[in-house]
Amino acid sequence: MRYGYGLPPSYTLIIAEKPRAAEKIAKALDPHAVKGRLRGVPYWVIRWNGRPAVVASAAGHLYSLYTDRRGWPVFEYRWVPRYVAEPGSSHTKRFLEALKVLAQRAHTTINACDYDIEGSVIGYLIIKFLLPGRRVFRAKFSSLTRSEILRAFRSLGSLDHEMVEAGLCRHELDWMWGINVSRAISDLMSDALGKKVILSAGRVQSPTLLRAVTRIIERRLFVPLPRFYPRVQVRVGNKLLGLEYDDEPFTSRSSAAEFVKCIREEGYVRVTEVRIEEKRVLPPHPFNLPDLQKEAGQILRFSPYTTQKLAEDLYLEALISYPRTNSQKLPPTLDNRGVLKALSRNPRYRSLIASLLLETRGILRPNNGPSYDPAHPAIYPTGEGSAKRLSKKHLALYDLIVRRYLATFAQPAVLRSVTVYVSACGRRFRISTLRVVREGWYRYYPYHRPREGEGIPQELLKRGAKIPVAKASYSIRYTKPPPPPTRLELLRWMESVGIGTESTRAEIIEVLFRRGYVVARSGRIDVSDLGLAVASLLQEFFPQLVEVELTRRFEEYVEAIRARKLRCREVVEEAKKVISGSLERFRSSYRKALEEVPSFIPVAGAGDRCRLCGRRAVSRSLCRIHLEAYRRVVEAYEEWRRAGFSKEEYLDRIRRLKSVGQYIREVVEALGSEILRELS
DNA sequence: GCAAGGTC
Ligand SMILES: [Zn+2]
Repeated sequence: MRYGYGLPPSYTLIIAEKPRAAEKIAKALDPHAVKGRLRGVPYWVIRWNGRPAVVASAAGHLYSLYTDRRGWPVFEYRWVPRYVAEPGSSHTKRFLEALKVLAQRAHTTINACDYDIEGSVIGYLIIKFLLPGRRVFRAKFSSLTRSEILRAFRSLGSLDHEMVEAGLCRHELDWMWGINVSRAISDLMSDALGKKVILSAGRVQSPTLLRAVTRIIERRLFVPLPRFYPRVQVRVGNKLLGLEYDDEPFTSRSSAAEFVKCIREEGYVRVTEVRIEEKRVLPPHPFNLPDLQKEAGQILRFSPYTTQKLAEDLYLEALISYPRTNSQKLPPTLDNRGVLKALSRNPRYRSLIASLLLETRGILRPNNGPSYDPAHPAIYPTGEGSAKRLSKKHLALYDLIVRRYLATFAQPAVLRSVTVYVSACGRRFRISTLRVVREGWYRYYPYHRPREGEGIPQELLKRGAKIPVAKASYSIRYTKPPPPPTRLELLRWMESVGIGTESTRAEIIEVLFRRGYVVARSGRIDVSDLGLAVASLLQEFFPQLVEVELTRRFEEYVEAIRARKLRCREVVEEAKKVISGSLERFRSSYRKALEEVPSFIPVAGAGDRCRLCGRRAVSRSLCRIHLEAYRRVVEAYEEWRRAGFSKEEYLDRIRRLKSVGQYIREVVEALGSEILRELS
């Protein structure tokens, strides 16, 4: 084997971000591409413009920032192969070794990683370490279709230095913040707890933790308030019909009773408005990952992380397109007819697809959404691969993706809603119903189909009509705390405030679990004492890191570096100053911070203890949080008193209501008589 | 060991 591995004596090396992309590039540039393997890693030998070339692949980041220094502050770091920094990632070693071999005879190299900031960094680091001194180009494509690849390779650019510098800088900033603050709080908690703990903090995970903590504290300190809702039934013919109250609730028993009395005396309600509306509901947008995670969460009860893992499997089986995308747009060049034809080989979809082709007369226009991704289109089924050997969960997710894809081409659904508003003693009630007039896309993707209601009697459909009252009363309901966070809710929050990426959000939520900051019981997230302590520490000593704004600043830096208005070195120097300053302040308040810990976590020998939980007491032998609960129980009574409750009745209800916050319940159960005295 | 970002 003269050239070894069947490689040409010299060639251009084209580097893709992942094997799937390498394959597409190779086949677009040369339909006769020949596949080879090195260390199990695929590559393709092609002829391109009459010359030999090899298309090889990374597997995402193959290098990582690393330091061998211990302790903090630490600002010395360098790029090393990822398998050095993270011994768990042995596959990166195989990819790197394959690239090392393929690099030897390359005279020229093309960074053909995804055309986004990370792709620029991934390719740059490989070229820097394995291909020094070669001629370098950057391929810039916005999708991996044949025509777009050909276009990009006809107009290769020079290496995008600005983009690379911006990307490297983002990595450094995250590293400096994350590693330093993680080490600082790990040391502190280890000292406080008397055992070694490894904790973490970062630009994305810490605001997410704070979000969960804030919600949980709100729930634990929640005192429900009484609200009174009128209940009215009217008589139409010989039928009784309940009205839905559509106005502000009453805040006292007496005002509600007075209102009921008024209605009874009046004896009728009057129809004030009849609203008949026909609404077109447009078909859904093609899936991006956040939408897929949301729908799979609500329809299939999958966690965002599960959905992502299953989608990655489907992608690797070639059943669906690349899933880690934010785009809601199908590629304009996608042969949808071909995909449908391939999909209808599956008996499960045959009749649906036949009806779709009929109703669209074969004109397949997707309802593309506004969300955009620089490197990948929306998720769609390829029609390739076999869905036969899939697990139940894989199959369920695949089915969701296929149906969503079909639905986006379908007709809008049409709903007809009738709402009758009636008024009684100056307050508004209503009765409404809904019918699906045209099924449209619900046929393909039925999960959003609304429940249809019963018809409304003719007598009510006349403005000014007087309808006799049959029954009137009121019921008491209590205000509700905000719902407990779920993984899906946290993910959607991260997306809405713009932190993390499609590839990282679900994983970062799992990090909060691994650190023991949060736990989940039947899907509902709860925060541990450790999570509360860490969130509070970060808020006090590293407030920038728990705020979403840090990401906005990073984005500004990245933009400025790309525009050459700033250089990475300046940004890093500035960040170093800020982080060093925070770390110094933390160091000088270390003893004070150490003393804060027992306010969150019961630890031995912490002096005066809370009588309810063993945390450090601040006053009246209560910890900070139980003292706050005590204050709120006392404060809330005023509203209950005005609603018509005695203080005994109040405490009794608080003991029994399920929505009462945990801290509130603990205080009332243990200190009922004390609170009763305070209320006098 | 700690981040966040890729992908297997
Ligand atoms: Zn306490």
